[in-house]
Amino acid sequence: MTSASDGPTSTETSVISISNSPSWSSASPLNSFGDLDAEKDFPPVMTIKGVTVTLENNSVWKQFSSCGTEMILTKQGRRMFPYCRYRLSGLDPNMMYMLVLSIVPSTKHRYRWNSSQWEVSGQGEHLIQGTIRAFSHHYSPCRGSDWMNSLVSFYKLKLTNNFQDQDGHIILHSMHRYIPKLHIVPLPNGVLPKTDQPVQMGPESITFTFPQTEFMAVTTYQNFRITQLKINHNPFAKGFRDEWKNGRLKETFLEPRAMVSIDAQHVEVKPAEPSEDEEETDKTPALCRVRRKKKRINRHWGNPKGKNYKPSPAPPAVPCSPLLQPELDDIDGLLFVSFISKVENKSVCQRLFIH
DNA sequence: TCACCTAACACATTTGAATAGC
DNA sequence: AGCTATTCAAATGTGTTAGGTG
Repeated sequence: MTSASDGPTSTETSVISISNSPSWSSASPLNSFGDLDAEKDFPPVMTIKGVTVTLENNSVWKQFSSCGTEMILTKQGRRMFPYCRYRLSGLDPNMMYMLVLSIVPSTKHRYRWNSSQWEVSGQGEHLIQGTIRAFSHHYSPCRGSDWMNSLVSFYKLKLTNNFQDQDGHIILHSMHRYIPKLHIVPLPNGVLPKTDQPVQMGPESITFTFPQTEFMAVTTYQNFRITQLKINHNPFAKGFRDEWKNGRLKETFLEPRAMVSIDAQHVEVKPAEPSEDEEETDKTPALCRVRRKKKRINRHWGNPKGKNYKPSPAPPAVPCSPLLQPELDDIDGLLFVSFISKVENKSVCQRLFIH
C-alpha cells in the first residue's frame, strides 16, 4: 500500500476531470425546504457497475435530513457532522483505487431562512471557472481489498467559506445547498497522478450520490432542530446537552408562536455515531431559530467526573488489512476500522474539474 | 433595521509526553 | 533497561453569542 505521505499534501492540488457534471439535483429530503420528496426514504445502499457503496451512518443522516441538514462554514474550516462514512464492496481486490469526495451545488439558488423554512432568495453563486475542490481520502490510492475491508470515513474533511484558503479545505458558499459525491477512480497502473496533472475519470470511474446527505451551508445554525440534533449526537457538543435537560435553554428559546411539533422519529437518538451512547433525546418541542438577545451567561459547566476524568479505553481493534493503520469507530456497539492514520493525517484536497 | 458573518469564549474530547510502578 | 499503566496538559472540535459589516 502507498502511505498517505505519497499523496498530495494539504497545500498541493491536482485536477480531476469528471465527466458527470454536478447536475442540479431536484431531489431533496429536506423538510425545511418544503420539498415534496422530503418524505422519501432514500436507500443507504447503491450499486453501480457491480460496485456497491453503503452509507454506513445512514440512520443519522436520515434524522438530520428530515429536518434539513445544515453544515457550519468557518474561516479556519469546520468538520462535517454527520460526516460521510461508506462501506464498499464489489471492487477488484487487486486494483488500485482513488477515493475522492467532492461537494457540489445541488441547486442553482441562494437561500434565506424565513422563520421556519428555507426559501429561495436569488441566484446562486457560480462555480469559479467550473472548478471545485475535492477531498481525496488520505489513503488513496489503495487496493480494492483494503478499501473493502474497512469503513471509509471522510470525517477529516473540513468546510470553509474562505476563498483564500490554503489548507486544502472544501470551499463553499454560505446559504447554498450542496451534496457530497463519492468518486471511485480506478488506477490501473497504481500510480497516483501528479498534483499538477489532471486525473482523467474514465468510463470505469464511478460516482455515488446519496440524496440524504444533502445539506445547507451556513455560518450560523438557522434551524433550531438541527442545533438540537448536533448537540445530541456530536460528542464534542456534549457540554451543551445538560442545558437542554435542565430546561434553561428550553425556556430561553421557546416562544409559543415559534413552536413546531417535532415528530418522535426525528428526535430518536440511535447509537450510530462514534459518540452515541446514549440517553434518549429530550422531547423538546422544536422551533425555528430565535436568536438570544441577552448578556452572556457565566456558565458553570462543571465536569461531574472531575479533574481525574479519563475517557473510556478504546476497545480492541477489529483486524483489518495489515497495510492500514486502523482507527476505531464505535458504531451501534460494534467496532469498525477506518482508514485514518494518526501519523499522516494530512487532509488531501484536490481540485475537481467539471466539464 | 435586518441578514449575515466573525471571533472570543467555555466546555468536552483526543492525544501524547512525563512519570510511576513492576 | 524495558514495558505497561496512569496522570496531566496541550491541542482540537464543539455550539454560543456579542458585536461588526454592508
